Amino acid sequence: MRGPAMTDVARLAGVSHQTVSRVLNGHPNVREQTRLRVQAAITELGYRPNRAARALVTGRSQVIGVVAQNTTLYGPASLLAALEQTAAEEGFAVTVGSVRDLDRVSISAAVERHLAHRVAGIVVIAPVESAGEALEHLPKDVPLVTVDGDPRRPVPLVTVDQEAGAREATRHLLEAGHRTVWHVSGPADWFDSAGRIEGWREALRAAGAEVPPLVPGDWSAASGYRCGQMLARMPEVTAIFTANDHLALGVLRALHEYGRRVPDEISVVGFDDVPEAAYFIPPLTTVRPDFAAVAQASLDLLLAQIESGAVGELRQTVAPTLISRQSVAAPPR
Amino acid sequence: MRGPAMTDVARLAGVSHQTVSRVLNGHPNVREQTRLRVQAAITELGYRPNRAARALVTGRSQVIGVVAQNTTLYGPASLLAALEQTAAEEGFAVTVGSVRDLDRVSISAAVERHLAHRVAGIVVIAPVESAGEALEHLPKDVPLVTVDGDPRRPVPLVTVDQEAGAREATRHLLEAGHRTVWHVSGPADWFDSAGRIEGWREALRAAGAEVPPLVPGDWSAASGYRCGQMLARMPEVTAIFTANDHLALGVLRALHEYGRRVPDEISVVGFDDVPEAAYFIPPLTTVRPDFAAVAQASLDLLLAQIESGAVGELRQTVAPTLISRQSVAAPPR
DNA sequence: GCCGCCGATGTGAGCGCTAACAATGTGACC
DNA sequence: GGTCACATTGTTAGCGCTCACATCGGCGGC
Repeated sequence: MRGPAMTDVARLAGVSHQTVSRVLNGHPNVREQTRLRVQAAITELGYRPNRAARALVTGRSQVIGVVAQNTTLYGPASLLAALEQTAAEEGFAVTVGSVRDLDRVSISAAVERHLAHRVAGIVVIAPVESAGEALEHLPKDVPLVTVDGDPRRPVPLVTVDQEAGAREATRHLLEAGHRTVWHVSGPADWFDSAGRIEGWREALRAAGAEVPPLVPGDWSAASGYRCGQMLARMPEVTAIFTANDHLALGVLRALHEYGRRVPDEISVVGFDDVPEAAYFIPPLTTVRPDFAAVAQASLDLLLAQIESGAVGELRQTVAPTLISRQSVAAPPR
Repeated sequence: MRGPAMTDVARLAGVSHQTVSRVLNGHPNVREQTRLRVQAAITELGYRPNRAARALVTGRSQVIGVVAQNTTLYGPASLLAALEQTAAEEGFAVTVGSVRDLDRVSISAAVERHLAHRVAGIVVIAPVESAGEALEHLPKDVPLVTVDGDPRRPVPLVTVDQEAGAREATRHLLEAGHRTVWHVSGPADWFDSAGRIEGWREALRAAGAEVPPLVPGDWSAASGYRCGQMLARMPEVTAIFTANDHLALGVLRALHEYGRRVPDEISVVGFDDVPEAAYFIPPLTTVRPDFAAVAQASLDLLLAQIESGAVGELRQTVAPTLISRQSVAAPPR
């Protein structure tokens, strides 16, 4: 019924189970000949080590738990995929604990579930305000890394440099000749939003440009469309920076419906570089975050904690890149 | 260092560890008073059962392994999220084993990794030809469900009814008055593509319409754009059904660049109903698969196998829904 | 030639839990 | 009051592995 265990392999190879364990774990002091014999036995029996048993005795499984809210959005989905990829390369599996709301109770529950499985470490994708508090009330002894979390919390944090990206987007528009840049933002409680708003403001201020009122959206194309309908009717608007590409899509459609041509009359820049952004009408200039780099940095931080046992308190930011396409031009004169 | 174990709880509650186990597993024959005492002890110590130990003795962990290729695409990402959600409701965690290619070696390796963790069951999202073979060479004794897999393989399978969706899309265009419908397909080796092509052909044949040559794409907006450039120059083309929404986006952009107006001159229907499809120019009529239903059906099938121990051989299809928006109109006369 | 050392292997214990069975206690019933 | 059934609890073994330590040769040094 059950598959073969270590002792079965040992018996077949004519060694003790401990030697099998040594071979499996790459322990140095094993004679080459013995190693081969053991490996042959493993293959012959189709033996597969039982990770649960190992986790039981070592107290850690080779699994990393990820807590995330909405893994359908492009950003989180990409991040999760990158995380999984990177973890696999380091020999770790990933379990996802998605959560309906990012409040204290939900996050704690998700973390508890991971802890019950004795995960080696936890990555929390916690881009909203409400998550912050929860993170401070977590057990201190488990390796933890936050992604896109609250920069003010004393927790290891890896994040895309939202402000730099937003600054670059805004500056790009200013350099094209626009007097100022309007911003359609993400939801108010997301740190991503806050950082992008901040970067946008900074760039405007640094250029001595007027700071127009913020136009608040919620990441969705639907809200971008609504904001766009408003902006389309304002003749003074010549440049719009949206907090993500889907907002930009909605804005583009609204502008199109109002007959405002992009980029001739109005320039638009997005954020995320979703794969289809190059096929918007017109192709969207946008800011591309490096999810692979974020995943790598997160895992490095986590593995460092796992190995040292110490709880680090580092933060790393990953700079995004401006991808220039056809949705930006000089303002009409 | 290590957290409290069952014996610690038992000692504090003044019972044996076995009684604690009974309380934890909801065993009936425990006196109410004892149960309360145990629960109090659990809370006081912050005890958290060790799933690894349980998995060791029962031979199964309460974890479901998912094998998937590209969890960044909208479809797989949605499916994964739905699967995770549904599993959580049933008390299962989900670990992802993503895989670079869906060939036999990669799939076997991913399955092996899951098996090493003694997962209770495995869901393989295997929408391409190359995956099929691998699935037959898997260990027979592990509960397994395929999603979007090969309909001809003798493996439990849950899938979106691609043909029905494609038929409906095509019929919708024919009913709008078009003489025939062109199809921009997905990659040749995907079952999703094959099913949608088949449904499209069927609907045309059923209506006695001419079947135009297939225009092959690869899911991406980029390839949709290329196909669109071709179709835009063919005056006889008045209706296009694309195998997904991103292809449609590319097609729309190409048509736009060639000055072909949608839907006045050409109608377009997509597949997937990505959240932003309603904000394409014009809003896209498309076919919405019910990922939640697919996830639910997959899990039901899997849990049935887990509980019965028998390997079922069922298949279930989930019907998608046509979402009508503004990209379809009567052909020009 | 004896000692000590080191590389290679084996032995035993125990991680935290569940399953099977044993051992109580409790009440119903004759 | 004795017996039986049943509810409740305890005892023991062992899942498959790693860790700490014991053992056993062989080899160099004096």
